[in-house]
Amino acid sequence: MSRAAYQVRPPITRTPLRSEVRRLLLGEIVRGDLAPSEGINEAELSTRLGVSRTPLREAMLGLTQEGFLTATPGRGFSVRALRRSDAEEIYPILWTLEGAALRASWPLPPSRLRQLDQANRRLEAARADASVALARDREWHALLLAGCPNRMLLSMIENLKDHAARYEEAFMRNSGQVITSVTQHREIQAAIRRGDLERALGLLEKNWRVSLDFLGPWLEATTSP
Amino acid sequence: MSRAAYQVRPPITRTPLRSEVRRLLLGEIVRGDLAPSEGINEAELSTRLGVSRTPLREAMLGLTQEGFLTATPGRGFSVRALRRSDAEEIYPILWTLEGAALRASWPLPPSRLRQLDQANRRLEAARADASVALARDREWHALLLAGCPNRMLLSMIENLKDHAARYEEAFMRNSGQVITSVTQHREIQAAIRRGDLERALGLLEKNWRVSLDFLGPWLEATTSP
DNA sequence: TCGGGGCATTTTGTATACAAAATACGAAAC
DNA sequence: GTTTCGTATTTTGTATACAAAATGCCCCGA
Repeated sequence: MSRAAYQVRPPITRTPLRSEVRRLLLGEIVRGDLAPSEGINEAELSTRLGVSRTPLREAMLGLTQEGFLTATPGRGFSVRALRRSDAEEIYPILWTLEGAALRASWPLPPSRLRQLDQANRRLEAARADASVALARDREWHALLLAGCPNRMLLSMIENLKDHAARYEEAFMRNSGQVITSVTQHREIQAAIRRGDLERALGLLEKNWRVSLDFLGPWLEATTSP
Repeated sequence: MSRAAYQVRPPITRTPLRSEVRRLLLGEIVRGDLAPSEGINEAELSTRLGVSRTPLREAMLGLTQEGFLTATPGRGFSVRALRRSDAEEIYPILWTLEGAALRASWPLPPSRLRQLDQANRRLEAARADASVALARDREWHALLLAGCPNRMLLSMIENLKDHAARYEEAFMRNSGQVITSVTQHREIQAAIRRGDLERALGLLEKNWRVSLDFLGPWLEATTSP
């Protein structure tokens, strides 16, 4: 048989344990199930997850590199605390990169505008449940950048959005408030429809800045720096 | 003794093996000593480095996450090939983020301008040796962003510069050409001195774009996509 | 009552062990 | 001569073992 037929795609997907563990842990961190309280006990967590310490540590080292955990030599890992100073670093990077990605996606095809509008309606419908709303909001943003050819840029943005999601999830859970972006999304869509990239970029930045403006005072009040 | 006295700083720095291994490997990758040819043999490399496979794998997983290595499940690690398509993703992110960092450092203190000028003279003096020139160039850029308060942004930029350094190191070694930025740095300094941020940002982007314009055709000629 | 020092225990960081999958190799079939 | 199948070997992914460091605890002394 010709070699090319095999090169198409590895038929079965072998998923390393570390990836699964990573997914689980990141979910727990973002949802706040794994709190920044005390240090993580590796033996305990590994038995809870049903794996050995090796893939667990691999996953945690990865999450440390991405800033979700902190590692102190000799003292192990702990969930990174939510800090106003960190949020004030994350969000500007996020709007800068998302702006760059939108620029790289320009001009958006008309079909994309229809998809965005649909996604925004789904977001509007989900306003009641904060977690669902967050997921829908994220879908809208993903759609916005769907045409961006820069894969590395997109993956960096996804990572930053995981951070943002952690902050917003905690804020909504803790304060009961829901940050809603439906109107802002509409404005952004309108700017895109008019072909006004610069205006869309400004509104996009503003959209993130609103979230940060909610977070700042709340973080100031509840946590350390 | 009061607890506060200890909290100042852990007096001795405990460095995990994985960090040391990471440093060594990254150096070898950037300098091209570890080529993208074939897969990496863990047992072999671990004995060469004098550590066990555990910290070696930890280091390699980290470098994989950063994009310096690729990991294929069941088949281990290999140095990521130099690709034009990758360079065309990396550089735009780099100039976008460095621009954002410069904006966040604005306005630069007059002392910074003097330091930049000195650094640029050191770069000019080192034009002969490509590797030294690259290091000096990097020092100039680091100085440019020295006032940026966004630590996460700076660390992302450093990571991207490691990637850029790998590409430029390979280009210079392979083609014999040296990409020189002395004149462009002077122009950027002049714009800063005039207080013209937007002009400085444009020149900064152009500075990186020149490197990419050297790399593109060379990568097209020598490697795969 | 509070603080300090020494010992027991826990926990981490690294090394090693082991099973399963991937690769290499060779013989047999065509 | 080429290809295909089966087996031996290597290599990876994960589990476990072990040493050193960190933590907790208890007793003692002030």
